[in-house]
Amino acid sequence: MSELLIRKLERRDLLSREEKNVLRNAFVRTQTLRADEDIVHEGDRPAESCLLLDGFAARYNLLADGRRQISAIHIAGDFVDLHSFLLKTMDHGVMTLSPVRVTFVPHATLAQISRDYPHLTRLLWLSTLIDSAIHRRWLTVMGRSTATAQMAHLICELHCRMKEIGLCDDGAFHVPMTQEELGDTLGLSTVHVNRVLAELRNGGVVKWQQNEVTILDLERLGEIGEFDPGYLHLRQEPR
Amino acid sequence: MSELLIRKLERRDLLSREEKNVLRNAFVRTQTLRADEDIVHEGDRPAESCLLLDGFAARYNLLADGRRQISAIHIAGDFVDLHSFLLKTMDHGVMTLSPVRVTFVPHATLAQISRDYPHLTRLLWLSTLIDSAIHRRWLTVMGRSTATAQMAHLICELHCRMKEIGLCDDGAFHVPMTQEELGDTLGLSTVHVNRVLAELRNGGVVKWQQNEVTILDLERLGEIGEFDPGYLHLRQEPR
DNA sequence: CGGTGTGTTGACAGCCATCAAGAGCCGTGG
DNA sequence: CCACGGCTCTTGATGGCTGTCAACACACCG
Repeated sequence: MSELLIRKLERRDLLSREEKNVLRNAFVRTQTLRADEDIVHEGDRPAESCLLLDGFAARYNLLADGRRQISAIHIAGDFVDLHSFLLKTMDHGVMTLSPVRVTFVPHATLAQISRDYPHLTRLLWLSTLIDSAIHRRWLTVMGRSTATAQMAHLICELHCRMKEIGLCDDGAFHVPMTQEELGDTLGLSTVHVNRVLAELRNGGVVKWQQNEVTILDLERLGEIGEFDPGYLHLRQEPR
Repeated sequence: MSELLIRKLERRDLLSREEKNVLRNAFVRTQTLRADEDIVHEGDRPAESCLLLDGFAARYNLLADGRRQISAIHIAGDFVDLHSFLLKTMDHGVMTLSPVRVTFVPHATLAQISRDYPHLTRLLWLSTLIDSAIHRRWLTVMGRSTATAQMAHLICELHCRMKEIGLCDDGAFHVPMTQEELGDTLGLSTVHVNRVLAELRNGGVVKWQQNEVTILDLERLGEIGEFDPGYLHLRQEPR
């Protein structure tokens, strides 16, 4: 159940047998949710944190006029709201983008881990730091790139992350997001997302149909999005 | 020396006498830097993390064509690159925006703290989570607001954070940033930053001259920027 | 006193938002 | 079985926010 998380942490540093067992015993319940459901609402004060086992989820904020901005996209193995353990009050909501399976770890268990397993704690901390690094990269891309480059960058990032967890089949992977949701992610209108995708499609760079993304020319896509995976910190070393 | 950091952490949760002493003894050297210097470069693998004692600093990324995006602004008391402790390799640079005083804590000391002081560790973790929350808010503002709203939001945020550390005098505070740097922060051109500031000035909302910001109409500024300080998590509670 | 950095203003262009309409797909219900 | 509505994708027309280019004012400084 928490094997995906273990695998993910171990991409950054090895875990001891004991640490793995701690993680295996930390999660208390598994739940299935449909697409477009809220996992946590803005303003909530959850008593447990949520690990995504399967499917896609997003963190988002709503503005006064009802518009939405997605600030993170999460895939299987992501600790969607580890943050709430210490932030206490949610400053954003978390919603499902597809049907998902999630499992929960009580904050009390996380507190115990932070007392008894410093190295494991550092790796959990690290996983929130990587989220943070992704935020920074998105800021850079949003602030300084055209819509096409933004889209290319997002596809490259998802490609890397899906490959990391073995959900990528030779440049093809599943992304259960509508163009509206993509627009909310990149800060673009739905219409423009459509045009940008058409451009990438017509350029023979990516195919995107039925939630199935196929990268036809990875090198070119990386150039368009100025993609450099360094910020994902995919490197195993003592932490 | 680390009193500012202590004060800042204590705005979120009380520290024990021992924890405070640990922090007081953690920092090894203090250094003065001029404006526009790099503290850490992208790609570096620092062995210590940097606490800002005085002045302004920014985290930034450079693009291929030389354009820059600032992803965070840091003020006195901020732990500018606590991240490098676990990320190891810097995925962005950190530069001074003004003359600053900084002090450093060896990563080895942080590792020790993470072994021996779980509660203090959680508070350090928390401070990186708050950075992360700020990133998310910036993403929301960048993606879904006009330039004027972005600027208003940034001013509100800086106002809150400066007030928090006692560097705000009745709505007036120091912001040693050029309009170019503001543009790099908000993803705007220098020219447009100028126009937006002129608009806010002419509207009688803020005065901004000689790096001195004065908020004339805080309520109106908050409306323009849709500002809600919740994401700064300024609340003292057990963590 | 000239050079450099910063702020200011105007003209123009372009990327992208908005509005609108239609097509394809799918589940529901008659 | 077919009609219907809802959601998503697609495409065109129009407009506006913001970038780019350019020129100038001003302060500071060597």
